[in-house]
Amino acid sequence: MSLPHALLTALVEQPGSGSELAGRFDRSIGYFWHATHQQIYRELARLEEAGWVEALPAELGRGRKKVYCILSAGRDELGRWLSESTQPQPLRDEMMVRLRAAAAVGASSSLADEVRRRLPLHLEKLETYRQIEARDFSQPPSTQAAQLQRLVLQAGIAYESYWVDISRKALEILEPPSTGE
Amino acid sequence: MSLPHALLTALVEQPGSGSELAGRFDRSIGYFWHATHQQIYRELARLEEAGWVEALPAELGRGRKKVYCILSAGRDELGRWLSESTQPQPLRDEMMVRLRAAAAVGASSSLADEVRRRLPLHLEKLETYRQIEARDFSQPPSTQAAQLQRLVLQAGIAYESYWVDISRKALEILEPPSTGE
DNA sequence: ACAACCATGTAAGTAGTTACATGATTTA
DNA sequence: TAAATCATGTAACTACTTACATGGTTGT
Repeated sequence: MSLPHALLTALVEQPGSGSELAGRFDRSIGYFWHATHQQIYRELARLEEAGWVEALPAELGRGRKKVYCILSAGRDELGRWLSESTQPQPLRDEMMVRLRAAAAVGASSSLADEVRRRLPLHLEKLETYRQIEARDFSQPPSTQAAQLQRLVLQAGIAYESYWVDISRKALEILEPPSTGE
Repeated sequence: MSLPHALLTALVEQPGSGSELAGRFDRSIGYFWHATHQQIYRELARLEEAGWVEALPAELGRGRKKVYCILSAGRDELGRWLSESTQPQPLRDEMMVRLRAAAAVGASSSLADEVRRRLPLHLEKLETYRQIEARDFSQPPSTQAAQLQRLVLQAGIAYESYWVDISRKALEILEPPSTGE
């Protein structure tokens, strides 16, 4: 479970409120670890209780922004977590199960429709990542931090390219030689 | 959530008991949708209650094998599910969060250790998939079902290759120019 | 002042994990 | 006949999702 540490990382980069963090999760960190705003608020409360972050005492009351800052204990925790050992997460993807199911019971034309519908979504995300890379890394990065950030972005690019490739191959199988339906 | 349909797919291919299915999940379907035996037993009970599978009335009593067979309602359900529309699952990987965290707080040498430790695991799995492909698809598959099975296997190969590549690039950043720790 | 929206949060339910329990079968 | 193992299951917990609620702010 990486949500607390994803939030700590985001707060190291920049303090922020729950809604600001939710926005960042839709744009950058969330490309690699998605979270809803409910998860984020709950987790921020836990992080505060653990003494890893603190809420700046801005305006009070419900419905007012609460900006969180990372504390040194939070940085320490992030460092500790970085040194933990974990297993590679096994691939878990519904589309793979669907393709195997189609192999078992026969492909329906609607599965081809579904793959065709999803292909442009992957192409769009790929384009987004490529634009970010062109914008932020037009020069080869020199610091280790920038190199790591670029690596993560390149991993996103490779991941979407992977899906574009699989989708196209799936369509070749599901579509053209009038074998569908 | 794909577990019930992963199980239905497995039972279309071949009837089996909970423990046999758990074994298959460790070998084939589970490469793409992992499940523990507890999940499998619970889900099989649900599938039976839904009328999608039935337990063959073999030996009774606790501790005896209970072989499940798919029913026609189960096949229908699988077909219905194949035509459902779903969103692409966003990438969610802990290592990506770690790499970003390392960019934010500075890389520790133990993160390089961790990447180095995981690289051979990906290489092994890659080798396993390639052996399965060489064994099962020495001839180009002719049926659509076999083509789909091969596609899924190739997706597994591409996925592990992706991780091998990321791991090596991460090590180049984390390791050599004496920037670690 | 009323509507629309924003930020925070609660509640309930589902999926998945980890630890443990029980009966049957096999093996020493 | 005792120990080890196998097959099935229960219990408790954590993570995540979906739907909804509440108070504050902003625009008309």
